[in-house]
Parts: sequence; structure tokens; C-alpha cells
Amino acid sequence: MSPGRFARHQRLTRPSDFKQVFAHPCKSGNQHLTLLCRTNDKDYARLGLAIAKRYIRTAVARNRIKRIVRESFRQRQTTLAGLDIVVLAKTSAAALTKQELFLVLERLWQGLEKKCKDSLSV
RNA sequence: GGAGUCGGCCCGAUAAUCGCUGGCGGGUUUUCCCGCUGGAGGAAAGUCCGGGCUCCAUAGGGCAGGGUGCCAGGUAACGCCUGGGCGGCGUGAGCCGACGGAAAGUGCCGCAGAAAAUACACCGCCGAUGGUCGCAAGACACAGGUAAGGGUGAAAUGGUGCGGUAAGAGCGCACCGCGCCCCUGGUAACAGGGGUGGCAGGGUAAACCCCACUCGGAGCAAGACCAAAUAGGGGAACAUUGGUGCGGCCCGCAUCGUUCCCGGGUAGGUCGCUUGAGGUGUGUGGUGACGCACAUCCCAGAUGAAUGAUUAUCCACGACAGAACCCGGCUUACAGGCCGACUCCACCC
Repeated sequence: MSPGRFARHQRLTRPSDFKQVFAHPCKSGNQHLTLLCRTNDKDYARLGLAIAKRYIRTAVARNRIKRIVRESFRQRQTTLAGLDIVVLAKTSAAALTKQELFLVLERLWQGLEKKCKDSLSV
């Protein structure tokens, strides 16, 4: 297991934090998930989740996706340092298995690293 | 053994590692770190009822409106539960029922049918006296009588039988049903028995309605507290014989400065927030729901929102589904497993 913690300060908690990300995002995503991203002035990454009831109907499915995203983020956080990330789920995400979700997320994190880190941090 | 009924319980297990979060203790007692310990459900769901709690309203009463609706009990309360009654279903264990009032009034009753409620009778049945024909028996037609039979319908003005009659009819009688009165049992719903009346005129109250009982409104984003930045409000003091405007000038009025205080209150934060109509055990009262007594336990409390991930082993290979102020119910969803009581059928003795 790769080490790493996921403490409170590593989460986006305030509405204003979310607004900042939504305002000028660098996007990455596929048919299951969408990731929005923006640099912050800190030396660690922060994660916010926006799993809408509209798309994912049952609370159980929403919780499942949140937990898996958090776990995946926790393992990858060192390479994502300096970014604020918001994860949005689409309807099809509920149908994926655990393993599929982890795979999908891994690819998306890589995409973000390449795409966003350089272009935005200038 | 098979089929079934009712009630209760479980909801993968174990280990290791890495995480999240409440509480307690400690450390550099600020967000940080360490240790110990707790961390979703039977429905947490739908938000359909009832209550606690909070704020608002309220002299008292009535009307309107909503809800409930066999009886008794349980409960904080209920539209819930228990026991009983009545009706229906099932061979049975059992299950189901908005189950008060239709002679208080109003409305409605498709299609079919003559007629759906004041019977104005379609096919029928009878047809005396009188009329026509006939010697007569009788035939024909009419006035009229009738509701037994046929047919329609979910439903047709009590049912069966006998008497009765021109044919019929509660017209009369017997039994059943129905209404009323009395007696007996039962707290009561109701049941049983006796007497009497006379056939009284359909259904629908989840149609209006009547009767009885009952109900104030909004909800934890309730509500309470702390409180930046910025803008603005009120007050005090100081500084000025200060500046600017009105004015020819003085007086006067308006406005501008600094400091402090006050109240409202946004972002944000804290409380409400989990010890409760609580759980477990024993005893005890009660057919039971449930009550009482004693002992014992503390059992989620998050706030972008915690209970997860990985690996290994095993099996029945895991359904529906995630607390958000808290309880009591109801309803809906659901793969499977365990236990107990009982019923029916088959077999053995």
C-alpha cells in the first residue's frame, strides 16, 4: 500500500473553494466521471466531491463512489500536490465495479498531471 | 417425509496492513502527533399518521374546515397494538374487513330492460255482469282484474309451503327473515329465549349529509449564542473662536476630522446533538398488548457530510439498501439462512 493520509485540510469544505474550481477549471474526464482542476497556493492537493442525487439515485451508490474516489486520491495525492480537484459523477459510474472505478480514476489522475499542472501553474 | 400457517432472530466470518471519524488520556495541551476505545438498518427508505422538543399565536365560546368511525383495554399519543363481537374466505392452523346512520333531507344508479323507485306492466294469466255469434257447450272482442310464470339486469317492492281465487296477491296461516317490547348471560359490542306487530316498499354515505369523538400554526435550514471585513445607523468626548456652503458681515443652520461606546447583523463558528416514553436480566400482575419493582449497561453523532480499501483463508458466493433532532407506528423494497409453536396429507407402530 502506498502511504498517505487524508486529513480535513485536504478537502474542499467551503462553497467558495468549490466556486473557485468551477470558475476556471481545467477539465479531464470520460463517460463515467468528470474531473475539474485548478492550482492552489499550497504544497498539497485538495479534493472535493460533487456526486449529484440527480445522476446517482441511491445513497448507497453515492457513498460507494465517494469512498473509492477518496481512497484512490489518498494513494495518488503526492503526485497531484498543488492542485484543487473536484470530481463529478455521471449516471453510468454507478454501474462500474470497484476494480473498474480504480482503473478509470488512475487514468484520469495521470491525465490531470500532464494537462493541468504545467498549463495552469505558470 | 411432503404441503402450509403464525411468531421470533440473523444479514458473510476470521486475521493482517493502510486510512476516516466521536469520546477518554497523554505529548510542544493552536489546527498537529501518540495510545486506548466506540462507529448504520430491519427497513436507516417513503414522509403517510401520532408524540416529545423549539419558536410563533392564543380570555372564553361558536361557525367553517380536516381526521377518525363495532366494543373493551393498552399507550405520551395514534389512523397503531391486544383481546372480544359480527360478517366473509379456508378441510384446518389461521387470514381478511372505513364494520355508526339509508322511515331527517337531497342527489346519483351506465348498458340491457315495459319499468331503476310514486310501478303509468313488455310477453303473459284471468276475464264475472253486459255485447256479438251459436240450439247448447263454448268462441271472439272490449271494459276491467292480476303480478304466479317468462325475459333484462349487479339489483325488480321479503323467502318456502299450504290454504284461497276467475286468475292472482301477506289476502289468510305455519316456519324463516324484519321492526318493536320483555327476560337471561356479558363491563360492552353482541348472543340466546319469549311475546307482539304486520309486510312496512332496492342500492349507494371511499356522494352531499346526520350523529359521536377529536384537531391552533410552523418545523432542527426549528431555535439560542459568539461574531470578522466592508458599508451604513445612534450616542459621547476631544479638537477647534478650524475649513467649506447659504450670506455683504455677525448670529444661526448644514457638512467635513480623530478617539471611544452602543445596538442590529452578513461570511464564518459554537450550541441544539444524543441518557432516551433507552437497552439487557430477574421477579411480579395481566388471556394479551402492556404495567410495576429491583439490578445492571452507556450502545453512531458526521456537517461537502465518517464506518472504507487491499491481501489471505473458508462457506450457503452475499438481497433490498446508508443515520442527519429524537422516539412510537404504518406502508413499500428484499437473495437467503436459523429457531420455536401449530395445522393438513401420507407412511410406520
